[in-house]
Amino acid sequence: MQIPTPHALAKCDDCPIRHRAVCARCEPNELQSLEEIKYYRSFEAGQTIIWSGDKMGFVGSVVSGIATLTQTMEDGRTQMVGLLLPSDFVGRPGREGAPYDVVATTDIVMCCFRKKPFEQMMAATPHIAQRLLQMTLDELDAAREWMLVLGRKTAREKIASLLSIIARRDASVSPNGAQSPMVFDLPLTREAMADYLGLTLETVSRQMSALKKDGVIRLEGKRHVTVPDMCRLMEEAGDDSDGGFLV
Amino acid sequence: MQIPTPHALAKCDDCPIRHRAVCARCEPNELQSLEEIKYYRSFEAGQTIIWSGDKMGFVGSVVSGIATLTQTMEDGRTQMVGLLLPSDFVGRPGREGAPYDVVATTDIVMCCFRKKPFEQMMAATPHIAQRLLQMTLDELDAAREWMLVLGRKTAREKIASLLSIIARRDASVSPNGAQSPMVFDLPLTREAMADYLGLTLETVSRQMSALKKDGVIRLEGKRHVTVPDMCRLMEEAGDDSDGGFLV
DNA sequence: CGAGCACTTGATCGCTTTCAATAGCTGTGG
DNA sequence: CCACAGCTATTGAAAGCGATCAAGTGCTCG
Repeated sequence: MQIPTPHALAKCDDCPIRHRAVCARCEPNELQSLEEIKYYRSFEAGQTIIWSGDKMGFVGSVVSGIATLTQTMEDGRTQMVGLLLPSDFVGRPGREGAPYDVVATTDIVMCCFRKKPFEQMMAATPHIAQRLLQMTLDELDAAREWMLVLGRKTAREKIASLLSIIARRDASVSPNGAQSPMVFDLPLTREAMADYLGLTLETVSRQMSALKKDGVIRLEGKRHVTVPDMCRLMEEAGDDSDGGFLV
Repeated sequence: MQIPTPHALAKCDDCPIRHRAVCARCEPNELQSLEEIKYYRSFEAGQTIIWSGDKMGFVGSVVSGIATLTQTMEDGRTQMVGLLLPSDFVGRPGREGAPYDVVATTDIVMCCFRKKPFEQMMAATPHIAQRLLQMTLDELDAAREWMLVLGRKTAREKIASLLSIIARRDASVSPNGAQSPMVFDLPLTREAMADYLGLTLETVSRQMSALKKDGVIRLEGKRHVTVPDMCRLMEEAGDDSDGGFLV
């Protein structure tokens, strides 16, 4: 169920993730080489992009939309282990099988490369490998932050942590940056939030209601969130209150 | 409190982690360049190697011994986010501050490089960057596996998971590999295990006793563990029972 | 209007935590 | 040699938090 991709995306120069993706450091000539082997794929919300255990023939970047990385136990318990936003990289050069399910949460467009040619490009183009290393180190940091959330925080703190992560990301993307109050749409269902945080969807719902009742957040509909005071939210998350979210 | 380092270690060719560390893919001439800028540091069990937030002037590899990466919240809750074994890399090229505490769990010897020269080496030596990328991707996989443990497994499953991880690692290092029964020493206190798994030390102790009572493990002293049946342990960990631990 | 879905809310259960006491081990000093 | 402190680990009892089971709400879409 591929969605035809707008032709406008075909030019790397106009690409919205040009400066943040794996190609961020490429020189014009390197970019052109990439341009020759790239292709776009689209997936609808809910579609599984890659099945855990399958052989992965391609790697790529999220151009628009959101996807999740999840692990599932035999009895059905599932844990989200990655949240893929525009510019994030999917796939692992130098390894055959996919270790996780990759699922499109919203409609999504990806900029893909067949694995072999990409690996060759990587070997020939240090700028790509350098950028990929940097991105992977950032992901590792994020994963470790997440481990603290999963291992040691209460349900309320977990919710506050997730909200502050999403708010911070929106701030770093949106043109007007980090203002108070902050407003955004949750890209995840209650169930997906639960899988992110190692909770049940009922607990997520309850804690969202509690944060709303206590004035930490405001809700319009189920997904539209307003944070009147970011510092307050950070405190609820159990993070260092000083310094704030501009790190 | 530096421990003087045996001179025997000075030669990369004789180095016990030569083929697994960040230098694994280096050619002889590249290795020689590294040899010129490397130096050894030793730390005693319990010593903090790097404090979270400090500026990090060096990077390096664990040569022998064990260290942990931990994050601590203001109120003292702590979560281990990394377990550093021989050949593992410490430090982050291209970033100033250290995001975690690094603590020596046992006496430890590290092969260090001042950060600047190492970064220059990295830029000039693709083999190092390639290897570091591969190692970082492996760590990321491990962190994500760990996230499933933290988010979705019961206390009993968590303990079983940790034991199977340690057993597997020992098997991959020891000459006779994976035999049943498997025997090893726990490199961690009950408290460190608790910090690893997001539990309290009392729960760790209780579940260790329970696994012992049920015959999944045998204990001599507090730290010496025998696993009569690895498959049984894997089942208790909630992992895929088939395929086993030779992946 | 009714089916289906995402979400909310309530009541109860049970696992893990918390608080507390005890055991076992090691090293120190009388 | 024994007493004692200090540490790690074990075990018990009680409390609390999040899970589970269950009902109900609000919305969209046919």
